[in-house]
Amino acid sequence: MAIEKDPSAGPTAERRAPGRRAGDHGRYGRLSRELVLTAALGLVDREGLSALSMRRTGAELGVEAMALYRYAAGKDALLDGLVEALYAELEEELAASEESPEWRDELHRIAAATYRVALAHPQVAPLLATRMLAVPLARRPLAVLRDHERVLALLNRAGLDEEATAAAFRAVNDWILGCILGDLRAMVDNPDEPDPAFRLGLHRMPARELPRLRAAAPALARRAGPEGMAVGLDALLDRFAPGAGATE
Amino acid sequence: MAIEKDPSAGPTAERRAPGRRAGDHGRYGRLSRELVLTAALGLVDREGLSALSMRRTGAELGVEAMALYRYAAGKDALLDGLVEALYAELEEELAASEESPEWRDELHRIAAATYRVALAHPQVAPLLATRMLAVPLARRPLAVLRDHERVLALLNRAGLDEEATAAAFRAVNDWILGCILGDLRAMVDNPDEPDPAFRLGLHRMPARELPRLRAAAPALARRAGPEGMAVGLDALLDRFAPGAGATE
DNA sequence: CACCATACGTTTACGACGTATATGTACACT
DNA sequence: AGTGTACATATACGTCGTAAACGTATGGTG
Repeated sequence: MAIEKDPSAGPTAERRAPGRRAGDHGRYGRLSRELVLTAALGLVDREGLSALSMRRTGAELGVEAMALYRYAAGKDALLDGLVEALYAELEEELAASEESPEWRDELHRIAAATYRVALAHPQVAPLLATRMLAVPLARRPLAVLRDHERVLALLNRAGLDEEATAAAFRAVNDWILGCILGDLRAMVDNPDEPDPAFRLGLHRMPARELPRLRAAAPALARRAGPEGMAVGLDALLDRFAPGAGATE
Repeated sequence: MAIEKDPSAGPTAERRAPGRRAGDHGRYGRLSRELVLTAALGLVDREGLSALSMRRTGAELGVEAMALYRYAAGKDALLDGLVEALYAELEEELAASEESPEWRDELHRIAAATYRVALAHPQVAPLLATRMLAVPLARRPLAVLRDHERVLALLNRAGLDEEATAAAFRAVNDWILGCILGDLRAMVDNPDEPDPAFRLGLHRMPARELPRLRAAAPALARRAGPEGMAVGLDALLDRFAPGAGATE
């Protein structure tokens, strides 16, 4: 998972080899930040964000709640850890496919990978919106900052000046996040219900006062998908990074 | 018992105004859904989402926590109520400025108003992302559905077919939400700090491994603002609602 | 070997939380 | 005057985050 070390986790002595010994608690062996985050991520994936508590995460690892505080300064830090885990997964995802020499294609590749990772963890994805608001830029996990760095480098390669780079960066990030949240919205209610219209609880919509919405609802239940995101991304890039290999 | 409460109780001691009936609770008079939501909104605006609890909201109204359950089925419903309150404010905002006959201008007007309302309640705005994921379309507050209906009607007026309408609708919504969250992000840390770069905790950013980010950070601290949102909105509309009064 | 500092997990405790349930209380009717 | 109903309170339970104090195993040092 490639989790960074928690800087708040005291003076880190060299970690022991992964051998088991007496006093080990739980089937996972000795704790580590990565184990804690993995357990938390699994718990949230399975039971949702509201099921995440220090005690339950500890139980997941066969350990008391307080044991986790060595690896995450508190519950908020644990949530931030989930974001970190997602970005770690993004880096794996990016490493798995081939890098493109074209900055625009590369942006598309990053956007698509981000989208995939986020939708693979629908319960965690909302944290991408909320935790980012609670943590200032420079305190965000390194994986997040590296992602930002990557995107900035690409825009820079496109020949944008500082101001235009910032504007394009914002546009790209905002669009990706918006698309992710929007498509998650289309999955709410019962994800197992095959009929998308029913998934949205479409019955009981007052057709009289909301005719267009009633009519459009089945179409709205469809997700934009990576394709929709890509189309919009191109549209935004054409506007915010003009003259630099625009589509059409 | 309502009549003989402890008369020395702080905020409730002087709360009975002349002309009120005995049995009134709190300086706001009898409870109502609107009062509850207003109190909750005020509390969150002042102290943040984490300060919102049934007990504290009740205290705000001079009432026990359980009294709120008549007006909001539980804490989640209270959060949904905050979203509802925001959309109610949006409707006021829209009523305050003049409607445009041009569908595209009208979309801009709606987007700008949404942006204003959201940024006016930075602590509440994240709920626009999170609660929408917890509530299926048809169960969302009426004010939300009316907003959707308005936007759909405008796109319909632009002559889009059903599929294109849905795609454009998603794009518009996703973009607005993304812009709102992105600009809120630029306000985190210390909102009173006049220097935007410092607001982001820019000190302590490892300049070695993140050169572009370090250089771009001051620019990133600036918000896109309604202008940035408007530019992107036009770009998206040009792509998703082609041939219908495109800019340039 | 003996000794100890340190890293790591547990125990205990406290106050706040959401909310189910049962219990008043005041008002609108007859 | 009596009664049903709408409304708020009182009480209680289980869970939460986490501060503080406490063991205990480990690996480095004499």
